[in-house]
Amino acid sequence: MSVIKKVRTRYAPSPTGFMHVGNLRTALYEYLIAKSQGGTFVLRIEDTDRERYVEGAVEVIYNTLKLAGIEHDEGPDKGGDYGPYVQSERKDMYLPYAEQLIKDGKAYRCFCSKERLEKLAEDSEFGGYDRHCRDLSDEEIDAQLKAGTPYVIRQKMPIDGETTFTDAVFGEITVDNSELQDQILIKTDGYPTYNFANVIDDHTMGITHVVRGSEYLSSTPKYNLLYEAFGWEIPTYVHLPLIMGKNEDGSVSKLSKRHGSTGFEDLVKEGYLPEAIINYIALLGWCPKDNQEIFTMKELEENFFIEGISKSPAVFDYDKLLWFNAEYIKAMSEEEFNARAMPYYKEVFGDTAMPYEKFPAILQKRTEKFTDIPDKIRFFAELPEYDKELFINKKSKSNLDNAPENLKEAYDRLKALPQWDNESIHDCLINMAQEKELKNGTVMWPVRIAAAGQTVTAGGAIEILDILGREEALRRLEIGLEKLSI
RNA sequence: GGCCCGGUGGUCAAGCGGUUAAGACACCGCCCUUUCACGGCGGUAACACGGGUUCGAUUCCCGUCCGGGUCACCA
Repeated sequence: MSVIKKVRTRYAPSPTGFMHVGNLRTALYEYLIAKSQGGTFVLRIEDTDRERYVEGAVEVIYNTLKLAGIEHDEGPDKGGDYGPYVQSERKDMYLPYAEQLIKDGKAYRCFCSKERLEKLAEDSEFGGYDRHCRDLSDEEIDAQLKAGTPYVIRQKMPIDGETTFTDAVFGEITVDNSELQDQILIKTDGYPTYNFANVIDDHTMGITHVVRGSEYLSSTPKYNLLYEAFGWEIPTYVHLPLIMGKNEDGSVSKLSKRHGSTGFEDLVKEGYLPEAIINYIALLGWCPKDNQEIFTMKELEENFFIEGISKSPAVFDYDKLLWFNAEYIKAMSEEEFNARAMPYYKEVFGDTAMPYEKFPAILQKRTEKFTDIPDKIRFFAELPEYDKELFINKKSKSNLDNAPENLKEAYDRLKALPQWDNESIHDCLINMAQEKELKNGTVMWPVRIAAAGQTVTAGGAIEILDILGREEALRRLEIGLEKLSI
């Protein structure tokens, strides 16, 4: 009986200080592949590029994963049996592997200067390394070493033949070895290149599924050749379709900053909920068996399967994200809604006391993003300037002839109300309409216009009067009457 | 340009040789209604093209076209 290896996936971001949704989606799928099979999800920080290092960038990664609900089992902050989990701390591990390859005749030192390589690139159309140092004699190598010439270590690629590998989503892919360059394994500064460190780390960390964007598809044969050179078992490759962004000219390309808010933090700042973002990107490139749309993280963990991953690139659609966002907002309890909306309430009202408990009823179903709340409630804080033409509405049968008397009567009735609450106001106005044999709208329209000063409002006349409170409500109706009497 | 991958409505997408080619978003219309929204109902809209294979191709093969990715001492 064969032992089934426990699935281990890893998310290996480089700390750039910016968490792109494309990367986040990769992290999500890696997490889900592991969790859907009872596996382990590892976080590894790839910081081999000293020049690109950004202060505090690692914190961004932690925060994003936490906010997104993607929890790693092993990582720099959590420890684990395969540490260290930061590449710069693993620096000394890589060179011995590269030297082993030199000993085995599968890699070599290259002393070519940057100048020579640049010239090479200019001169030849072939553009690539000419393998100048591949067959240096021992004497030449010793001489260079003695002279202290800086060098890189390059892998010897096969000159001919082809390399085939299998990807879990794209199937079998074959590439001519002549396409492959003698890639650099160790840089002049002694640090490994991304490709090399990746292979060493993935293997030494026992990663079973290498999950990454499909932009790595064409370099995968290089990885494979490395695994083979070491005699290591090749992991399962899972390449993900790219997420694309629409360009101004209508074309599409790999989603990037120029497509607008493509960073997780940007989106959150703009009012998108982490859960909604996760839900949306989970479905960008993956489809569940039953076409379910709304998923909790737990449901994703239970339902995710590799075969459901699509091959074709997907365009990031803010409209659909917005829909998810609205769905999540509608599903909240009123308490949660208010808690999250409070900063936006305060933006308009400051410290002024408001009956916030009445807000979810009028706002929750109209809110797609919390950031659009201020504009919806501003009229409560201050009556906008408005024109009396607003009292005209055909469908409600309200016009400049009947609005004055209807508003006046409503005003008188409301003023006489012993109680000022939703129910009293409702009964008062509805009764008036019935008694006078008017459409409800004919009474409600002018009242709401006077109360709000605008035609489109969150909430109807009754709710608005209630929230405004007796004094302010009546004051506004008086202003309306004045406008109509002129 | 070489190589690799992809191509079902505007977008995300089911489909896996025989279907009236699902569903969701967006859009349009109607209903509900105290404006808008929510909700309900309905509608417009797709298999890139050309050859094969087959009794039969959206599904399989080839070519064309289109789109994307990749060709660093960046990750």
